[in-house]
Amino acid sequence: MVSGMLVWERPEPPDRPVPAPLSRERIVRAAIQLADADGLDAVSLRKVATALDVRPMRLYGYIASKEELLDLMVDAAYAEIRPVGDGWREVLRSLAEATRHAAHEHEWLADLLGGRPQLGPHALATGETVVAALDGIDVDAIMPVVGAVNAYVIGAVRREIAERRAERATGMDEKRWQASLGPYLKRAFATGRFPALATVVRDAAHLDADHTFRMGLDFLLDGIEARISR
Amino acid sequence: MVSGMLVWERPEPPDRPVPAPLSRERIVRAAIQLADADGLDAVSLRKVATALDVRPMRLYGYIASKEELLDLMVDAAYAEIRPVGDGWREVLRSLAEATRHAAHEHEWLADLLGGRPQLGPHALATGETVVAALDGIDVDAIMPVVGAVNAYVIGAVRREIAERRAERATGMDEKRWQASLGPYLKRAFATGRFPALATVVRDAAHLDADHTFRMGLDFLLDGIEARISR
DNA sequence: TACTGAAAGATACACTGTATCGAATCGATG
DNA sequence: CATCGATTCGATACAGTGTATCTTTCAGTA
Repeated sequence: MVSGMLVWERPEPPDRPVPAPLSRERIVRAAIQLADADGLDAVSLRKVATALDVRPMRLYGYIASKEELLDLMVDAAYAEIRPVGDGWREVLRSLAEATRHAAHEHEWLADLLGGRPQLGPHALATGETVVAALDGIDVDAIMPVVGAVNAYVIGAVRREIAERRAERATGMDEKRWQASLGPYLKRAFATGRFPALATVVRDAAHLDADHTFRMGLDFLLDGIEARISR
Repeated sequence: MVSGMLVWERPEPPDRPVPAPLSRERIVRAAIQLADADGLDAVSLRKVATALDVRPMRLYGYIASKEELLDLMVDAAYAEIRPVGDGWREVLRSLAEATRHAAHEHEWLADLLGGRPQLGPHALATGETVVAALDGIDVDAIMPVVGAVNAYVIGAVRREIAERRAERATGMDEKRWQASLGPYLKRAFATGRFPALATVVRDAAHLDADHTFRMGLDFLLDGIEARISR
């Protein structure tokens, strides 16, 4: 018996999210939500299952391992990376900026990018768009060029996100960051073992993340342009 | 009583590695050994402790968390990254090659590079060497230039190691790799959704990893050279 | 209706990083 | 020298992980 009350007085059970038919898409969406909110460490099969009102082992009907789930997450992120523009240079720049933008919205992407070969449909579609925009170029140069831009973006985005996290970890604002890391570096430089580094850190203008990213990207695109039109 | 035998007949106990005084260096060396042998997932505080004939919690006298251990591992790897050469271009190229070389010897480095800011003494020393070699250059350009090269290296190395692992996972040799991934891509291309990609994969020369890395690096260094001497 | 196959899910296992707390050690003091 | 207090150390415990296994359930067929 459910309770002492008669049916008439007893409230209906709270309508749990009806165990909607599962799908990879729903699973991946739930995982991404968790990762967006609390980082990649917050993505566990148990938590994903709970979010979907399902028992953990159920997920193994849709994925073979957690790694596959991460692959699906990355491919879902690639769905948002849609390079546009006229000419190879604009498209490559757009690819870079769009990837960076995606990593800003999904910081966990920085942890995953480049970690495994990306062969999902959306990643392939992104590749297709980019390669199609380079059709004037020597066919043997296309993959190296795209690969180089991708490599730069992956590395740059990783470092940028890593720095952002470190700042956040020391207390959210730049003041505390300076107060926490500054002294350490001060002491390190005070040893006199890193004179050149100390000079640069002291004297050079400190570019913000946007400019730093674009500057490195310009180096690369300039170099590509020089080799391509030769 | 230890056993029924008299001392005289009883063999001495096998000389366990004497619980030598612990140190960060010993801990890190043990962790690196594990990671070199079986990958980063094989590095657990319990396994490291066991390798040192010590109980796990003992390690927390030397490190505050596993993350710190990973930081120490990366810094230890930086000790092997010693760029050399005459002139900024050679030194930057050397930095890139040395980093790549280190990641080849310690594949786990690819998982860690760029994941957190590197401020250990060896990483700073590497930075010092590089920055010192760029002293002719506009001080405001130095950090962006070094950062761009580092970003490229991190991304390129990650992708290279990821590919290497994927190949290994399908059965060690290139034949099986072609047999496993080839058909998948064949089918993907057969859908006609990636015509440009398919054309390039079919027609282009496939560079080996060394050439691919150097080609991308040359793009970048060329672009840097153009901006610097201006 | 009985039986068989497949699907679903609870349970279990081996392992993780690390908080906690009791025991042991050591220095200082009566 | 004895005793006490503080400090260090490490065994135990906890809450979590990915996933193998095995039991249960149920649909479809004979």
